[in-house]
Amino acid sequence: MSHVRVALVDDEPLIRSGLAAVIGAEPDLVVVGEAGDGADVPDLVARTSPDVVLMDVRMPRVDGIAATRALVRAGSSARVLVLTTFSNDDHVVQALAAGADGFLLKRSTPEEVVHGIRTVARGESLLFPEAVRELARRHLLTTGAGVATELARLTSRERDVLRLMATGRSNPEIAAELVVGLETVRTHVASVLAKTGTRDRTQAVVLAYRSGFVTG
Amino acid sequence: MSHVRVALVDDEPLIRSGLAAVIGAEPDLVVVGEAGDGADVPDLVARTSPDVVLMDVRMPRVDGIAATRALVRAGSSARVLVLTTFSNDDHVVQALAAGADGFLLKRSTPEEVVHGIRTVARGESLLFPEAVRELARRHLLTTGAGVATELARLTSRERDVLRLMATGRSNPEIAAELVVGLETVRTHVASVLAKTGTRDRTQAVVLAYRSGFVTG
DNA sequence: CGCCGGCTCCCCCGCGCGGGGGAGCTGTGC
DNA sequence: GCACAGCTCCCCCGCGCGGGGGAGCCGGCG
Repeated sequence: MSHVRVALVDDEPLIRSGLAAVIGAEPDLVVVGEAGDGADVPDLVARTSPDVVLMDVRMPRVDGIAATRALVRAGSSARVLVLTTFSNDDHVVQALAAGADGFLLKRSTPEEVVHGIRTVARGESLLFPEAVRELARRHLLTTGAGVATELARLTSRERDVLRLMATGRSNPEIAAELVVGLETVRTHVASVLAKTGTRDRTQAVVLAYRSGFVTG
Repeated sequence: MSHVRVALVDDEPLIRSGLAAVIGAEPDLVVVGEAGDGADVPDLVARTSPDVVLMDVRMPRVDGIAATRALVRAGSSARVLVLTTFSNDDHVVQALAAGADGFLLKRSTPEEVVHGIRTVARGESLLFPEAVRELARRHLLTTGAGVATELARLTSRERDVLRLMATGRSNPEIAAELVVGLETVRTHVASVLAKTGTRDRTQAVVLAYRSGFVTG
C-alpha cells in the first residue's frame, strides 16, 4: 500500500486542525475525511474508505464508543484509534468492548500520534503506555471495580438518558430531546437508577462524572 | 504594525498544533512562541513580546487565570485571549477580573479563532457569542442580581452544602452531616441554586463538576 | 413456533424537592 | 449606636421525581 488513509472524527475543529496538520506533514499518511460527530461516521467511512479512523470519545450527539460499535457491526475493515482526554477505565473498557484497536490521549505529542496511526494501520493494537499506567492506578483506587461493569450493563437508550441527565436536563426535557414520551424517560431513568444502584438522578449523575462516563 | 505576534499557552500539544496551523495560515498573523504551562508564561512573554497571548484555562501547574493575573501585574502590554472548553461564568468572571481581554471556546472554528485574535489585537474586547449566550441563559433563570456571580460568590457554608450535594447526599443526609436542621440545609440549597443560576440540585452538581469546583 | 430483551407508553401513590415568605441570632464595620 | 451579611430555623404550597405495578410492539434466538 502507498498511503495510510486516515479519517478524523472530533467535535472540536481545533483538534481536527491539529491532527490534520500533524498527519499531513507525514509522507506516508493522508487525511481523507473529517466528521464532527459520531452520527456522521458511517457515511464518512462509506465515502472515504479510510484505513484508520481517529475517533474522539466525547461528542455531542453520538459518542466515539457508539460510533465504533456501529462501524464494527457494519463489518467495516477500518481500524479505530480512540482519542480521549482522560484515560479512565470506563472509556477504555467500553471502547475495547466496542471494537476499538487502540487509544491515544489528547495530550499526546505529534510523534506519538503518527506512531499510533502507523501501529494500528499495521494491524497491531495500541494501548498507549500512559493510558495503561493511569488505568492501572485508577483500578487500584476504585472499590472493587463495580462501577465500570454497572455502567456497561446499561442499554444504549439508558446511556442516552444518563448522558442527558448528566447535563442537568429534567425528565420532560430529556423526553423532548429524544423525541419520546415522558413516561418512557421515567422508565429509562428508573432502569438507570436500579442498574447503577443509585437512589436518585443526582447520585446517578455523580457516578457518571466520577467514573468518567461523562467528562467534566 | 506588520504582523500580529501570537503566543500559545496550552498543555495539550495537539491544541497548540491546531492553533499554530490555523494562525500560521493567515498572512497577518505569526506565532512567536509556545508554552505548555502558565508557569512558563512570564518568561515566554519576556522573550517573544507577543501582541496576543492565547491562554488555556486549565493547565497542570499554573492555570490560565493565575498566569493572566501575573502578566497584568507585571505591566505587560500583551493582550490575553482565554481559551476554555466550557463556557461557565465562573471561569469568565475570574478571568475577566484577572485582566483577560476576551474568550474563545475550544470548539470554536478556525475562522472564529483568527477573528478573535484580530479583534483583541485591535484593542477591543471579545466575549465570544456562544459564551455570552450561555452566560445570558444562565442569568435569565436567576431573579435579580446584576453581574455574573456563580461559585465565587457562595458563602463558605453554601460551599459545604454544594460539596455534599456533589457526593449525592440528600437534604436530610446533609443536615445530619453538618449537624444542622433540615430547614437550614434547604435554605442553603436554595441560595446555591439562586446564586449559580441553576434550577435543581442536579444542575448545580453538574456545574460543580464541570467547573472543577469538585473533582470527578 | 415461542421466548426474551429492549423500547415504548400507561396507571396510581408518596414524598422529597424547590419557591415563597418570615424571623432570631451572631459578628463585622461604619 | 445602627446596618448588614451570614447562619440558623420555621411556615405553606405545588410539582417533579421515584417506586410499584402493567402492557403492547419488535427483533433476535433457540
